[in-house]
Amino acid sequence: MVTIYEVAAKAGVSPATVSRVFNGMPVSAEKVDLVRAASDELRYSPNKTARRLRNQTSEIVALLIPDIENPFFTALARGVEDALQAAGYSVVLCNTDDDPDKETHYLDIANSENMAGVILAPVAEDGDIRRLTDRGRPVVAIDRQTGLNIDSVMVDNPAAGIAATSALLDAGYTKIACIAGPVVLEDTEGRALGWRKVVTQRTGAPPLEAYLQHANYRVDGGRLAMQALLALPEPPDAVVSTNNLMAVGAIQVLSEAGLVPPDFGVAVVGDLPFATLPPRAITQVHLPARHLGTTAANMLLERIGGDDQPARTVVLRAQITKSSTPVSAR
Amino acid sequence: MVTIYEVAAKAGVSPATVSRVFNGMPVSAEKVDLVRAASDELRYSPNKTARRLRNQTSEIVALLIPDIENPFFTALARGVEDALQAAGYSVVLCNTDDDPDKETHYLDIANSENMAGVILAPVAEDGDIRRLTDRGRPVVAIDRQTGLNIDSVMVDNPAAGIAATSALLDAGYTKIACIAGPVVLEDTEGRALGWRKVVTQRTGAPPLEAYLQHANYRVDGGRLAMQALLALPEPPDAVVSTNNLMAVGAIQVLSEAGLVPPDFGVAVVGDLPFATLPPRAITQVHLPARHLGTTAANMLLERIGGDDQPARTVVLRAQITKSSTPVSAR
DNA sequence: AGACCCGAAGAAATCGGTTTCGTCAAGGTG
DNA sequence: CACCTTGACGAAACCGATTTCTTCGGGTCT
Repeated sequence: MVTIYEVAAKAGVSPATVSRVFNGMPVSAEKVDLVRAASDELRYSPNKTARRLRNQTSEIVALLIPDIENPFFTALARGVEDALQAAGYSVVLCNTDDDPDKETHYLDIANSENMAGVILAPVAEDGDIRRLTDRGRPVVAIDRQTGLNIDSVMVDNPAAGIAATSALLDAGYTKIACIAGPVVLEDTEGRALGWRKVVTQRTGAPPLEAYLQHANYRVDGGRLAMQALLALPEPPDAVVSTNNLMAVGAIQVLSEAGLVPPDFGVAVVGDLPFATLPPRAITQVHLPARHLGTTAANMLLERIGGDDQPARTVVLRAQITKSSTPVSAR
Repeated sequence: MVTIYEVAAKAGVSPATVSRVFNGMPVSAEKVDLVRAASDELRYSPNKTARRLRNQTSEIVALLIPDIENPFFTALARGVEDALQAAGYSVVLCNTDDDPDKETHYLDIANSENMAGVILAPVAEDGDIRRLTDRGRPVVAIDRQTGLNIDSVMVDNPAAGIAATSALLDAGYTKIACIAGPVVLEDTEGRALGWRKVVTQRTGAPPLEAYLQHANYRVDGGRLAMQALLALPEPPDAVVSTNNLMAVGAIQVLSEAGLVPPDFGVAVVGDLPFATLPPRAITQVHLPARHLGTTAANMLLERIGGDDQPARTVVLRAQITKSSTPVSAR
């Protein structure tokens, strides 16, 4: 590992001068040439660890998401990465698995690694985010709220739930169920709230309690929930899934039962990026996953740049594709 | 940021002793208690950057993959992460986008960040991997070969291609096309080679040249390739896709054309984790993505531990699900 | 010409751990 | 009792960059 001292020796200058050359501080043209020549010859590249120790910061940002195998979060991650990459930062991706302990663990790492900032989809209400913010490290919450007063980027969840449910009602379905996430997580609650509200308003009565199923956010959760719905004495004729993977599970169960959409109405809050069904069979309320990521990244960059205006919350709207075939047309 | 000096002062010992306590070196029980008490009270956590500068290494491993939005690589990443996490290491995920420049960039970062090792699906034949290995940093190749003499974990690609193609022939399809990846990448070539070999052997004649389509590895590539195949004067009645995402694109085009599998035979090397079709409609040759990851991670850990036996290549077999409905049964 | 100022550049301190080296006391041996 | 070994532990060097402090040379102003 070639150090700044070796470059300095070869160029016949002091290490300080070499450092100045690399950081754009004023150095005479003559010495700049000497240093450049020496460092090229030795293939010098600065040791980031040493620089970080001295500067107390690095060009690395941590991104904490619950599940890297969920396409929603990978799209979001791409957005974050693209924006930060362009600004010269690197991104470290961390899976929290919706586990508060893992979240704490990674926040500790971000702290002790002197990372420039953190973007996270919070699990715990008030994790150990304070540890970061107390040291002046910016933190941006994404997709989910925290109890803290920090920047955040959200989706308008009730509106998304309303849009998904309305589309099914418009298409002529009458008995609309909902597969929502774990009770503890608030974002899916917002979507389920939208569902309940629309059903109540437009049918004149609140939905059956059994029509609201709680599941984990994964494919198997969707499967179990859909099976439970189909086993009801009065099964629904359509379902709203509050996330993408649960919808996949639900559709799998429906296909296996011979109820291929649109014979059974399906609307999903989120995208099915690898869906192999004809696109018009299912109503998707597209979530701006990538945009969520770029927005959060840019907010973080502003904070890293020293911006200290009061905390902001940006709410992005989901965009509906109204494509369910109306019942009458079947 | 509370440092080791503050802890030492509070405990009434030297910084060296505090360090020894945290690293399990022999220290009298009495002082251990003092140090523990002091560090708990101050909520001390060691500064990893300083430690890394001194030790010239860190508990961080870089994982370079082409595309984080491809479920194959996310599953692989989970495997890597699970294995390394258990050993106390953290994983940094990097997207190369199959771009040699990005690969080089991230390898440089791994180098200047003093990371403990690198696992990568190589893009370039000989990237700048040498820079790492020359410094004694272990590197493990995954899914794709390099020209270098380093540990690697591969899939038996020709066998996977053979299995996929054979399953379609067994099911009664006769005109079998193949959608392969970009010409430059060797793994998909292995799979396409398997396809060509089986078709030639079992039909007595090599496949039409036009039945081999090259595409990028993504959904849109699969779409374009499938469209080209359907537009042929003599279109095929089945297709082998050498990766998962291209298969999704192909199936989408088929559905749109009214040719839902198994009316048109589809076999894919790889998994369709979020498929919404009935599972038996498509032949999947399952790739052990996660296992690939854990295997690579464990090999890397051995190398980090100082193992210096000659470079190994582990070849994992794909596992076929024979599930295409025979033509006769339709 | 002398006082003053400014920019360039070297010496040295600094970031926060780890580790070598040296000291000192306790315990064991001849 | 003198000598040697052993183990705990503090002082200080060290990792490699950045930055403050200081010095020095060459203008400019009066």
